[in-house]
Amino acid sequence: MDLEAITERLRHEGHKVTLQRSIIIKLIAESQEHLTPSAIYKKVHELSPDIGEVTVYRTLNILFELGIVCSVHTGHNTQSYIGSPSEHHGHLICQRCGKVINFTGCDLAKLEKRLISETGFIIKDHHLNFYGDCKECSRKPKI
Amino acid sequence: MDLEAITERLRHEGHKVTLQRSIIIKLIAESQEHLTPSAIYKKVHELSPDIGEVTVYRTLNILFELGIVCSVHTGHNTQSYIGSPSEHHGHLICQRCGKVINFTGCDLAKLEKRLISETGFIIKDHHLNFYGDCKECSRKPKI
DNA sequence: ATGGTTGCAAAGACTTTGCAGGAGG
DNA sequence: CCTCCTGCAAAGTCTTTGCAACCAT
Repeated sequence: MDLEAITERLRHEGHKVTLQRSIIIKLIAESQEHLTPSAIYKKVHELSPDIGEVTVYRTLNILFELGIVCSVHTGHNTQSYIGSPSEHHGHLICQRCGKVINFTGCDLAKLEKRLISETGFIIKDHHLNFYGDCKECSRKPKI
Repeated sequence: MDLEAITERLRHEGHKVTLQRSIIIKLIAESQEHLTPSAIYKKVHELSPDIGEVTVYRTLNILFELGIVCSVHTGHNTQSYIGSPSEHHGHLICQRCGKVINFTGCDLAKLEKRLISETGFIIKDHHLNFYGDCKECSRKPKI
């Protein structure tokens, strides 16, 4: 989703498109990795020192509710956000350093079919997260 | 892993097996669901009011480092813990009424194998949620 | 105009740390 | 006995909320 579409979406849902929101959205849209709220704040604050951290949180909550960003809990008591990519993806999360790797191509069609016939659910979406130790962390000795 | 093995493991790693730890470990081992630290504290506190919440956190950190429990972020801003080698299960979550149905038998072995070879991750756990409308809700008219 | 937004400060929620007394091996 | 453990209180993070001024529409 490009910037135009996102801002249009915001307006359509009754939210105002402020300068602060534009800056935050641009940053997320142009970034390929998961960012924590405080990481977003730091970058945004460099570009425009008047933006407060509270505004970052509030903007992220709105974007999340609209499905414009997706959130992932990484194991360090914080969430990370990334712009929702067109292709559906899952996450590989390192429980030791909090790094998140995206992957695509999780073929759940068979399982989905089984669950639909067993439960009568209409399945619209799924979240698949794997947890473990990343390559680098698994080399380090356990604390 | 049974209680005996866990306490033996603790001792072997240089940790002491205190009454408090035994109670916490027993609770987790006997529970099939993911529990938040505060949920564990509440239950443990009923059994033995002298145990403090701090001890729950400290015990969970030790158990996690030893791989005796897995941590997963389920809810909002909190971790949940569950005994490690439990059967993996996923959730079917109705976005309209909030009902949750558990399921087992998500065969992700192939995908897991692919991810391990591609990323070098040591995968310890996964969390799979499907979102949609349950049978009952899908019959009702949309709001 | 007017109703959502912003930044600040403060509160709230969750988790960790410092310390003195206490229990396990 | 020595060391690690506990509970309390306090501090540390991360996130949300109340409020008066502000700005997009």
